[in-house]
Amino acid sequence: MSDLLERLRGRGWRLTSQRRVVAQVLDGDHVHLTADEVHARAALLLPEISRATVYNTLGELVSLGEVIEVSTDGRAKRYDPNAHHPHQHLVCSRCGMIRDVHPSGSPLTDLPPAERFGFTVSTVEVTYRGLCPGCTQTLSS
Amino acid sequence: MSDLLERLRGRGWRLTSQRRVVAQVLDGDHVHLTADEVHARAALLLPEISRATVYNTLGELVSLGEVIEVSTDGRAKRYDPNAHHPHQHLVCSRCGMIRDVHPSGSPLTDLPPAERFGFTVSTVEVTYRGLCPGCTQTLSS
DNA sequence: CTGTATGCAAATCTTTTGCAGACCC
DNA sequence: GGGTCTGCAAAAGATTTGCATACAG
Repeated sequence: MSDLLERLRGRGWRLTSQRRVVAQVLDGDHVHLTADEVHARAALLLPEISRATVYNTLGELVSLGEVIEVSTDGRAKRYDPNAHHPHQHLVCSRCGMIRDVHPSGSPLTDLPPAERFGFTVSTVEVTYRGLCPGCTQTLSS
Repeated sequence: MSDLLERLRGRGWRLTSQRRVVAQVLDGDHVHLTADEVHARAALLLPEISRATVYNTLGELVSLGEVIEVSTDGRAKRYDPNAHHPHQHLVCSRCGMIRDVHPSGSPLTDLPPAERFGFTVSTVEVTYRGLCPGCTQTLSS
């Protein structure tokens, strides 16, 4: 059922009911929830789960590399469990909505060593910002 | 002296002493200050300037396209006045430090219309994340 | 058992807002 | 002079923290 849970189990992650529901809620494609949304959905399955635990768990999943954190400019961060299929994001500057995109063209060139200034680069993110269809319409009417 | 101020004047921007010091503080290359840092430096030149005014002014400069806002993951956003020379950012995941980079092979392919899902795309950002030299050392020692 | 995870509430940090008074054009 | 900009202080979010208790392994 849950790929995410499966992988976590395999990595020896200590499993509690709270962690299980967080993983369940996040599992799937094109899921981009805020911490608060994760908490709300998790609470439907496990009413007593606390926000702090949701934040802790999300932070851990991000550290483990199982979930990607997407900043949406001022608004709350969103969490994307689709960490194992490289993709980029389209972010609406007005409502924060996110869509996954997989530009067919040139895959992201790594930063040449000469340009790294001593940094240890671990990820490259490409974010396309603009207005989603709904917000484009709202603003032009 | 200040290119930024020069351009703003040319655009008919209403000029007050507060706005002047904010523009002065931001002017230059490789400047990536947080709103709070801008406030602190501005306050050295004009002690009574308020945080609210700094936020207002920064927001306006971003709207005008004279300054770029860089998200640094949880930490406070940073403001980059170098908006007229396209470049990308290297961001340290630990301390939030930012460096400008200009990858030679332009990876900046526009998103093909078929991939836009009805979005009106206005900007493309590429962010390289990792650890800066200082943090790399701290963590390995 | 033992160490880690959880819940709660309060704290922190960043940014926004409302409003009366000040000041640029 | 009129409309915009400021400062202040308080509010609003989002996320983190401290600590006693509960629970997985």
